[in-house]
Amino acid sequence: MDFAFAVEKIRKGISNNHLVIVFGSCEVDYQGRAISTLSLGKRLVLIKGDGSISIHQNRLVRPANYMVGAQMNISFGHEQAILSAVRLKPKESLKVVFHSIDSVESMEAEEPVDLRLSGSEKDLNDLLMQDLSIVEPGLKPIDQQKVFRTGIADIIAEDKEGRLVVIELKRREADYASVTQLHRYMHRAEKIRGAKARGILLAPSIRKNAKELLGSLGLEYAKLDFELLPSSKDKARIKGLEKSQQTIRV
Amino acid sequence: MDFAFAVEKIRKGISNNHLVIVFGSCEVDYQGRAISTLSLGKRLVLIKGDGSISIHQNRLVRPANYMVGAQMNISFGHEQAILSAVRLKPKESLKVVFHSIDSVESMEAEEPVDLRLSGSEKDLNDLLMQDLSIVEPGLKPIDQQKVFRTGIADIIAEDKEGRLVVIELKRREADYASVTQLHRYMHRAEKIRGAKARGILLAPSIRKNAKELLGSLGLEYAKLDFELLPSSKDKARIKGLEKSQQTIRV
DNA sequence: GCTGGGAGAGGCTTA
DNA sequence: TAAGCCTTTCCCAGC
Repeated sequence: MDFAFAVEKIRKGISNNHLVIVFGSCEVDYQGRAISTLSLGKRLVLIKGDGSISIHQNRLVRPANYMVGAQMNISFGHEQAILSAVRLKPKESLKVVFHSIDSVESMEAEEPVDLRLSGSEKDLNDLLMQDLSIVEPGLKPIDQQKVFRTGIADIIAEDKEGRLVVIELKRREADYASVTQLHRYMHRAEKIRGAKARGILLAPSIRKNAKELLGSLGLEYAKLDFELLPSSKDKARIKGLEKSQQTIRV
Repeated sequence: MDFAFAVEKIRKGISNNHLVIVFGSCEVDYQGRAISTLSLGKRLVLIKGDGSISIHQNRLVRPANYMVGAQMNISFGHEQAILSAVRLKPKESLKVVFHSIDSVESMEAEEPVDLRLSGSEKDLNDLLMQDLSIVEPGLKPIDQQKVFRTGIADIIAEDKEGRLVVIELKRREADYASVTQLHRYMHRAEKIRGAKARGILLAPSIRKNAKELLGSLGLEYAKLDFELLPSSKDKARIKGLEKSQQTIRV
């Protein structure tokens, strides 16, 4: 494909905020948060209307190189065409040197952003807030996404003995980070209230080591069994909750 | 574009492990780790030779929908063509219903995987292991990527007083997780050695709250100043290291 | 296969 | 803008 023609098409596509797809032989250099080079090879370059660019190889979902919020520019000579993308904050630059361009497609692809998703943590959170007795009889909701100085607790509640309960919710297996998160919030809640609080981690499963840590910190874990529902009023359903034996806080 | 022709081209591309690019009007349904639906709109579908598929809109680097390691299948009728991708573990399925197909490109894009990257955490780790005196005079390397029961410590060293030093290295701003990681390893090292150990967090910067936590856990922080070098023998250079005042462990 | 953790993480939400 | 954190995180290396 002729560089002059290809470059003109790409340039027009970019200025119209089109979705521009370029397939060709290129080298790629990136400098910014790291430095990387990709030697000559056939690749797909995707330029989007919001200033994001990604270079894809024929493997993996993630691009080999990419950039968001970039200012794009393309020029060419006899031997090559150069697409450069720059960004100021953080300072980054991406240079795609095309040795040949096989095809260019530029298309208008405006559309409403309307991915409907069920099964996010937020969905589960909303469900639980409707009825916390699933977690424990007599548990009353006080707050959700409660902002502490040390982070944001998913759910704050009060148990039937009047103790403050901090709940951390995970839609997938809980790990070390989940446990330390919860611990931070519980610690903070105790400091504010000036009284012992409880911390409960709710997740479909938890890693063995993380559970050990959780126990040693005096936190509780309950297995959360849920199913996803196709986008309707309720996006998920909590099927049940199985508490592991009470851990005693030391 | 005629469905029969388009579908045949896609089918052939998939079976040849080509990089297949389809642009068209489609709806997308995903069921697996979540459930999502994307209503009718113009999108780009990328099918790769390793069984990954992604559906891109004209914004963001990340795809609206995607799947890796999928088995792909495509069929068509009068009104629509359906591309379905399935995966067994975890059980996932992705269905792309095309109402129209504007273009299909299928290209061979085999190439060596050769992204050369400078400035990864590993690069910095290697550099530090060459000369730990940058961190502190008399500091001697003992091990790197040391596997503990509770995780993997970046660097283990011994200071001039013979105390064990656990070092956690971050290539970017350190946060809560960085601190708790280091704390876990230090705690573990002490348990194994039966003696007090030190923990040093090395990072270009650290969040205010994370630094507070670090201090309260008796850990140390040192600001790591480094620059990236274009792929050469050395991939980075450590320009300096600035220790914050010693924190006293309580 | 599971586990731990890095990533140029991206991207969203709230303060 | 910064901080915090969720993500269908993806992806890789070790065991």
